[in-house]
Amino acid sequence: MNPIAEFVKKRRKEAGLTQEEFAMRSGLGLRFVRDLEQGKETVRMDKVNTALEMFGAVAVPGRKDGR
Amino acid sequence: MNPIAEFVKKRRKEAGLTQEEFAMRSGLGLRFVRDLEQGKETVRMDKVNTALEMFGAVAVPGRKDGR
DNA sequence: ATATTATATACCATATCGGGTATAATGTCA
DNA sequence: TGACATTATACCCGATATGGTATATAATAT
Repeated sequence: MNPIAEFVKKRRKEAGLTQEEFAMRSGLGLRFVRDLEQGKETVRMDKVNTALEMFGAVAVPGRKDGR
Repeated sequence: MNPIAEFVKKRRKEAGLTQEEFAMRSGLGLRFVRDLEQGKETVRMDKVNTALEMFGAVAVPGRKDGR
């Protein structure tokens, strides 16, 4: 699983939201939220950032191992 | 400019590569490389990661301010 | 200023993402 | 076990990103 997918899934659950609720609140489509959390590689960056911004984050370059 | 665009541009120049050379080596299209470095938001994450991986990086969730 | 190289912008074609919906699979709890 | 909620997978279709190419602009050097 990629770091962004894990991050979103983890944070969403911590917030006590279902994928559907999260999709609603973020303005993203449910299908996209599912794809994202599933680790789909070909998602669009702007949508990814919309999701991340729900938790005050954005996509940045980082080391593969996350260190 | 977004952090990923800046990162790629900076690293590419440090490596002494033109956009064209970088596109060749990474297998990405020249047009994509240009769009990415220009900060286009709607690029695809898989391509973004292909570019980042040229420098041993991947997209990860990070704070907006980069701290 | 001119020549050369690098980067930016525009157009067209094809591939594919995203939304919506339906269905299947998985998880959770009494 | 069954009932319910949540998540995963599949389909269609409209919108758009990507690649290729050509052209314009910018930067660099002589």
